[in-house]
Amino acid sequence: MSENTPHRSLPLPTIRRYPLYLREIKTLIARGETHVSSAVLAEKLGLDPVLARKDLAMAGVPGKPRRGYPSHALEAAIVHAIGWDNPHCAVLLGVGSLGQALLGYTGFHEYNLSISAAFDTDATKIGHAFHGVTVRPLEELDSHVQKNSLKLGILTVPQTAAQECANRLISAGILGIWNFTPVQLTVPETITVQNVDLAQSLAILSRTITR
Amino acid sequence: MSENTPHRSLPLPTIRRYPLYLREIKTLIARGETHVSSAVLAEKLGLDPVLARKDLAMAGVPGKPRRGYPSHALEAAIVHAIGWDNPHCAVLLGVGSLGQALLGYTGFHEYNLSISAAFDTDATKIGHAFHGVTVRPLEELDSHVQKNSLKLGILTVPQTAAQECANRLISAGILGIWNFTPVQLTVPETITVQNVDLAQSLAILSRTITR
DNA sequence: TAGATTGTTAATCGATTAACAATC
DNA sequence: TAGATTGTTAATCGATTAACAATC
Repeated sequence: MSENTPHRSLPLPTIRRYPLYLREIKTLIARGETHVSSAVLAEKLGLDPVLARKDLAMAGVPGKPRRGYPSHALEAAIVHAIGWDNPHCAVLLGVGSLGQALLGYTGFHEYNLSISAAFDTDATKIGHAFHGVTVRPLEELDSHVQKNSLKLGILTVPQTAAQECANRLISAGILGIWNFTPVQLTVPETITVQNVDLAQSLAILSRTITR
Repeated sequence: MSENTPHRSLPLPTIRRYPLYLREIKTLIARGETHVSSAVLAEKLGLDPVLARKDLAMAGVPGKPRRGYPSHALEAAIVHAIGWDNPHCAVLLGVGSLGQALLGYTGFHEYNLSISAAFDTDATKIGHAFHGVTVRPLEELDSHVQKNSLKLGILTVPQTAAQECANRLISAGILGIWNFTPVQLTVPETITVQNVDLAQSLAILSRTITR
């Protein structure tokens, strides 16, 4: 098909690669490049050029033979495909060491993401601000999520509280959960969960360095 | 093949799932279960039972029909397959906010991993200890890695320093790099890199919550 | 024994890669 | 025009799923 509209459904591997393309495209734009070719991007990312071409084609911006893809339009299309063109707010549950680190992470604004509120059950933390975000009692989660129509929850609670907190996020109206706990969450089909599990990548590393 | 020996090469998806199985197996062992079935593990992890059976079979521990796999032997085999049965030391490069968070993370010992030293170029940090690990000047990296035969490097430096620091790790003798920077590293084939890139999982979440 | 569960072989599926046509 | 690059269709590959035999 030769339509210009981006596809409704994209392969998950493609979506996961989009942020990688995006960084390279931004670098090239900063250098003044008006067009970028799939070959150049593939080379920088260590991908097969055909794979890059397919990925880019799915963004819906037609490229021009001999010139490549218009860099600004391609950037915009990829940003749009991964929903980074309009700002998102997230709530964070669990202000332990990891939660605090995420609250202090300054890089999220690059993805148009900000953490609008943090919640915890620890009375000694409530009311205290970490990196400018005040910790609130978990009881206020529902009203905060609903009042601001928030759709994303970041889960950095202890393992024992993970499923219970996920349930609360879901019943509050959250659609996506960024799960930093090692707990396998049980959620309805309509909820998207992305697990960030260091053990999984470490397994690959420790296996290879031991042989 | 019906040999007992674990395979030399395992599919990467299988290796990535091993830590997940491991957690469930440990839980079941803690409950006193002497045997675990692939069906139970699959159910807990939301996987197809056949997939679990294949994954477990590759660990090399034969299961018994009607009973399942002997839990302790299976645990040991998986731990061995991912190299978690003997302790690893890693060096960490870049003691910024993320580096400090990782230094303070107490969960690595579960994977038999410890961070033996941290390096930075910032003179105000050198000599200072973070969570019990003293920051050393980058010049000492080589001798420390070689003296202790270290194989794993954790990269938490600023983007601009990432490739240069990776090069130093490699020339010091490191075999695996846990790359927490968003830089696409160029390394020899013999070096294993695992990228931890929050943008990639966020892309999936932000895409789904915007439609 | 009967039946649950493992183990194995074949089929399916999706993603990647290859081949080649289209086009600026 | 010639040729580099995109776009598309077909082939390959690897992982997952299905079907069924083996076994305690």
